[in-house]
Amino acid sequence: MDDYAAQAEERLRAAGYRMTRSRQQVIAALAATDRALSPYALIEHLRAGRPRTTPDVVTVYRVLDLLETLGLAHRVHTVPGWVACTWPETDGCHHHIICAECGRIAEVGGEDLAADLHTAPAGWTVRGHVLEYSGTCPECQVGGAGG
Amino acid sequence: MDDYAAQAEERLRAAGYRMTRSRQQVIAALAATDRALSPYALIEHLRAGRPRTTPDVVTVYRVLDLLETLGLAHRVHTVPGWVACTWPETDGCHHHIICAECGRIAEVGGEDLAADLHTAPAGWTVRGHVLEYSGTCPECQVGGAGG
DNA sequence: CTCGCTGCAAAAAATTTGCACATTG
DNA sequence: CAATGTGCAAATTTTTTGCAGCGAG
Repeated sequence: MDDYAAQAEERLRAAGYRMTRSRQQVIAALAATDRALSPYALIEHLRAGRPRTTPDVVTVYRVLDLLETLGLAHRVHTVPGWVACTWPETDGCHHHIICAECGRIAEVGGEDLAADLHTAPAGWTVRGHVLEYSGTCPECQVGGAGG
Repeated sequence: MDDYAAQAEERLRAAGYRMTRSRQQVIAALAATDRALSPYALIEHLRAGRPRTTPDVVTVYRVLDLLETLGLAHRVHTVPGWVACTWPETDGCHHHIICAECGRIAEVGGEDLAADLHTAPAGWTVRGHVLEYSGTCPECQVGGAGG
């Protein structure tokens, strides 16, 4: 997944952001795991590699925020944390399947699984899911106020 | 939605729990709104009714936890908070659609919407969604350890 | 009357904000 | 050099825990 780091850097620069040590580290950490990482967990993960320095939690929050905005990372809720986006180039839907045992996460692309919420990717077993739509309610369709 | 309160009480008792003032209040608050309520927001909501007393936040957390366990409430993530479960009797899937403008939430039952993630309930417009599956990964299928 | 439930105090965890200083391009 | 980005301090918010006393059944 060195691919990811390269693509992330490209996107970052394309959007006018600078490539800094902190950002590289966060990107590297996300690329190196298939579990959800909280900011603290991410730093812990980085420390294992004994780098000269590790970014501050605040910075990690800010970088994750940026990566999310750029479509390079997703926040997951079933298990709290962030994961690298496997298909940043895809603007469409990104679904995740999270192992209840070990926390491993796989990204399920596009409309896959949409047709049958109980069909899992090869090798996985689906037990349940969380599905939340965001949209506009009838009330807010018209005026826009919404009370 | 007095229906909800009645059903909630029944379920609570059936499961061997006591019906207390705090629980009644939390249930009433959930029944009275179609937005996600955080524990603090829920108490705020209750205060508007000028009751003699309002439950402590800790208690609200505990009650929400219990209601979730009993299938009487759902936690939502797109907007942080809890909502009453519209169909407690349904053991199956519960999906939510949340208005990005006003926060209004509607529950979408069963497998509805599953076939086409872009089809909305009457009057609603869908913009995006969060879909997370929980399950078991290939690694954890066998041994069960999962590393 | 008994055990479950609640409130209070307090700690722990998660997230946000402001500002002076360091760094990238 | 001029933004842009970072660290540090600190405040805020959210969630969890322990325990003594209250109240539902």
